[in-house]
Amino acid sequence: MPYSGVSNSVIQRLPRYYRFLGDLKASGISRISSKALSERMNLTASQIRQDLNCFGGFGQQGYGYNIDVLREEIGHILGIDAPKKAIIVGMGNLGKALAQHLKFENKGFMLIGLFDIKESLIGQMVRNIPIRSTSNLDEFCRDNKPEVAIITTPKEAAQSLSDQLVKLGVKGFLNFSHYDLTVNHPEITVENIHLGDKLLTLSYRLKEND
Amino acid sequence: MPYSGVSNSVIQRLPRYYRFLGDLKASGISRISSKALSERMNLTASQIRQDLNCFGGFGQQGYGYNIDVLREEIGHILGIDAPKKAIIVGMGNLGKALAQHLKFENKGFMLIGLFDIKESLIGQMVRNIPIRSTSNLDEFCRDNKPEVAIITTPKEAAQSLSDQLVKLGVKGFLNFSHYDLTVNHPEITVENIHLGDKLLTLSYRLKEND
DNA sequence: TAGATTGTTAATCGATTAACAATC
DNA sequence: TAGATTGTTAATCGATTAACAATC
Repeated sequence: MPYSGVSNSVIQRLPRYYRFLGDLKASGISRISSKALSERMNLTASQIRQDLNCFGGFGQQGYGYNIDVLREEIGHILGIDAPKKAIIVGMGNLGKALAQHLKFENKGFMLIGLFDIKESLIGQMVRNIPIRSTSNLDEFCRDNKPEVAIITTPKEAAQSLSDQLVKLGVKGFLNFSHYDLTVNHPEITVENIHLGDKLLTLSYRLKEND
Repeated sequence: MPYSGVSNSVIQRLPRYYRFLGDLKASGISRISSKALSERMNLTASQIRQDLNCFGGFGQQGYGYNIDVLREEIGHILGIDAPKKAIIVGMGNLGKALAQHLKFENKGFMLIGLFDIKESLIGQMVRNIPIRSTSNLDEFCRDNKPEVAIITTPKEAAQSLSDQLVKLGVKGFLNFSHYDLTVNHPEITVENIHLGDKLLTLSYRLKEND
């Protein structure tokens, strides 16, 4: 664990830095100051410098930051250069959308398997990967050892599924189901995404800004 | 704006309270103390009481909180009882997944329109709503006045689309595209959802917990 | 060199936690 | 009444911002 003790708030900002630096790189700019970046990102320059200095001094006085270098460094901090094998369980529309549109390769993951329980989906190809039956999950995991599972099943399926996957050695979950994965497996890494919650905050904010 | 000055952190916890209270209600329990709720939710009892008291005293000393009442109150705070008309623009797999699985009615929204630019999708029915051509967006919005748009298009489309929708009176966005909507419209309410960022934080945490 | 901008320490601000009197 | 638990104030903790010496 190389950078222990870095606060949650900082870590959650890292992917955003990485994204903005990617855009800057794409637009052909090669250097930027914390001030200029802060204006683009709607942060304070101070915060950016503080955040980055949790991991090292990537800038140069009087010059700013080299965009390529900084982006690479943040990518490395995030673990993008250490590809992890991932599977998606639940290949309804959400699973398909994720398989097709998330750029796994650019984010430190290799998508190696897709699973669903529904007969009509099994055998379908998505991104050149066949959808397999969840009944083959045990065998597949023993053979291929995925470290990460993305759960897009209904709540009821998610519980037993996550227990099963943890037993099979899965270490991290991206959880779209309503089931609270952390309950039974405190030692496992989980990112929960509750899309419904976002609708509710939007509803609140609309009232607030009326 | 009835509860101005409530902090961001509190607001972002409200949907989660609402969810847990819904589960408790479904399991037939009728009252709960901040202590008991805190254990279920992995928070401190103190924080729960502080959070709720931003909006009013919904509990009773010596008794705790009535689950039905508290849930209703939070629902009201979130604006669930004031339905807002919403459309989805971009009916690829992600748009379809959201249309089919987000419980709009339970979250203060009415889904009234679906749009895509792709000929092959137009006319398809999802949840009894036809997918319309984005070329009909102007007319549809003038006739139906949606207040909220969910954007699931590629980045390139999102920019002009959001300008167009703001002109047509849309007040809030749920934005899944990589385009940063707030840039051009600071007065508009936006919830950004960057699914890719979640993969990156998961990647970081996996390394951290190895 | 002079100007710019970092890295870093100190000051401020806000959010969380603890404590306890009020009261059901 | 006695026990439980809230609402709320005070204390603590952490995160953000400001300031500035170091230095490219």
